[in-house]
Amino acid sequence: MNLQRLRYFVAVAEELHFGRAAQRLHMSQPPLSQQIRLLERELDTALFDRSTRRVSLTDAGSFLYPEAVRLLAEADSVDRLMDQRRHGQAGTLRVGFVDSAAYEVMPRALSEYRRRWPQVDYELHTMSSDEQVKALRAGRIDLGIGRAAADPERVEATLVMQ
Amino acid sequence: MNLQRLRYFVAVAEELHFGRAAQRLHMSQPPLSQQIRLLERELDTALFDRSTRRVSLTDAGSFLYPEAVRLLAEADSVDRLMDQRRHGQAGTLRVGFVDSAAYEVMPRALSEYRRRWPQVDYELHTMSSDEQVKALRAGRIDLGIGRAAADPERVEATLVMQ
DNA sequence: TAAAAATACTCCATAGGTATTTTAT
DNA sequence: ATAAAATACCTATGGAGTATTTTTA
Repeated sequence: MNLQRLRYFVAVAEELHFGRAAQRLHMSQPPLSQQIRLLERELDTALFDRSTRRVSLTDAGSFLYPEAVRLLAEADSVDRLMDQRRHGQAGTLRVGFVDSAAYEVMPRALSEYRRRWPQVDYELHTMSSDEQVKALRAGRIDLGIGRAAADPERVEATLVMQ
Repeated sequence: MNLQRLRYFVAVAEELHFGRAAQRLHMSQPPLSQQIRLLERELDTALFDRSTRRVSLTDAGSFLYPEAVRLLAEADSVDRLMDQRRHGQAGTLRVGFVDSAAYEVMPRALSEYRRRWPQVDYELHTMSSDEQVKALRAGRIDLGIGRAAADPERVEATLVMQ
């Protein structure tokens, strides 16, 4: 199975016209005909009934069409997810926070965060400010919300609330 | 996205060793390394941390792995379905059902079904009603038998038993 | 007879091979 | 010192192009 050929199949199934499908795929008609033939041979099944005047789906073609659309959509979704990850819009954010932040800071921050980055999951860990610094250093969390004065070495800090 | 490369990725992810993965894929090691590099470039993301002594998945690789396995399984399932069709089974009906239907509803339905459509094969999958709705939407099953009230969006429901 | 698919061929990109080098333990 | 990945280079398969022929409404 080959996603490229499946895309070709879907284009022809939707256009029911090799010339127009080829245009839509930005290629010429003969290689498209060939690829469809190869797909048919691979599956050992006719997918289209064709004359020079009329192209129509066979039963097998009608069966394959929604499956192909679905599979292609899922493949695209994998691509998209990887892309989002790469751009920091997906993944898991590990947060450490002190108990006292649980009542005001965290709820506000989390709802705003989810609004802006809906694809990102998060883990919440309660820990003291000192533990947060250690966990940050060790790479066990990505972000800490605590009371500690910033430790100057390799921990970046921002004032959130006073 | 290209299923071939994804298969290569899965092999390396499972072996964590380019040489063994290449063997398993019946190819030599250098082109496998190349294809993995090309996949990484295509996704613009490192999938493996590698030294000459140790290969391990990056976060992105760990994320991709189950997605890849799933996508490949679905592609294979499309192949299999087409193959079954071709062999004169008019098709396959994929049914999801809740365990509680196993005692009365399913046996009756199946024997009647087989009587009326002897050419059609079926696959049975036990799953909760919620999972059935998801699976229907995703096109992994054709029919669900559950207790759920019908989800109004794009799921058609009929009362079978009360 | 004309629109459209199939066929015939050419070309080039790329997947895969072998030989070798680099690297880290 | 050695196992294993990377690199360099080569080959050949096959995907895509153009030109042409065949087919049928």
